Amino acid sequence: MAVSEGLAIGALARRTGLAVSAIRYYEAQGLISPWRNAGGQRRYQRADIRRLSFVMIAQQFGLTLPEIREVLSGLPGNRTPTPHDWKTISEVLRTRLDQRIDTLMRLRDNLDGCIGCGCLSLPKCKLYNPDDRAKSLGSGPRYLMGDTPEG
Amino acid sequence: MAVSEGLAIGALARRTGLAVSAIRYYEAQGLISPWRNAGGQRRYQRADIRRLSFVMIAQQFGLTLPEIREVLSGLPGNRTPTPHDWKTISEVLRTRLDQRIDTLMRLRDNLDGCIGCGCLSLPKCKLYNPDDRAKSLGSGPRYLMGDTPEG
DNA sequence: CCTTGACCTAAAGTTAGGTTCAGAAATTAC
DNA sequence: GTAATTTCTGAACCTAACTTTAGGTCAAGG
Repeated sequence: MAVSEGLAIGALARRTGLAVSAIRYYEAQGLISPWRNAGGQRRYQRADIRRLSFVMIAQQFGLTLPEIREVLSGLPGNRTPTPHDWKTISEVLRTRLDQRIDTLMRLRDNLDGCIGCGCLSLPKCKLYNPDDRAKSLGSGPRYLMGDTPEG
Repeated sequence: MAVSEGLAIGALARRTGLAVSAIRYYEAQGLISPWRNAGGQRRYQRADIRRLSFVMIAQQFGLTLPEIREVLSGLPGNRTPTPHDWKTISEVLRTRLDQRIDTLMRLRDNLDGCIGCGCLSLPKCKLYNPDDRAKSLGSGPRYLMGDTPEG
């Protein structure tokens, strides 16, 4: 019952609501680094609960695990993160979120324009190749709603 | 050179910017239904250019292919969709988009609250289990930032 | 000591949304 | 009438983010 024996993976799973398998997966992705006890089992700090919670929140904001790892690298490695540390890296999320909201609102404006004119045609309608997740549609130009650029 | 021989899949691909493989995949998912010519090749109507464009726009709005199929089922099956038809189903997208923007803005407000108080702890901080994409985090309650419900 | 439950690793399976490949048949171009 | 393109099908492969499985090991209770 020595102090700071750390949390076992099952305890961490219960505290965060994550699956044990997910926590091991995050370790493989470099998001969390437990130490091992004499028997080879993973042991976690209490601060890791917060770390995983941050991972979950960041995922809701649409960050990928590599991106989250990048953001987390802003935390101090040599000591337990303070509230101020968390505040600092949360601001990265805030920026991301602002951008996403902005993009979606522009998308909405464009859709409104298209509904308004009833044409749904391009290039008048700006719903083509928005810069949001253009990559998610593959690369190269896209000509939407039936009109090629030349008409 | 008879009229209405329809578009070959390659032509449709060039008009939409989609890959031929993607168009065939969408057919397998029930998003588009070409007919076949004497030789067994797919032939498309010009209206299908618009249909696929709608698919691409809807994807940017975060709809899954099954959801898009559902929305497209609102189009008339027996005739070429009119601008009014497109306007009608576009309003479904508008609603979806409004919801997403709303969710993200609430998420931002919550994050602001957490940054403001510097605590990042729950249940004070509302960044837990937001209704946005809860399913994307798996099922069941999640207790974030280090606090179990009972304290 | 012995059992039960938690934990270990590595590999394979899962879902979404596609892409790539192989080999054959249809179309188009010259 | 060839040659070059396109298209066809079905199956395998791809990424992200995990889960599941198989076969064993560790830890805690009685």
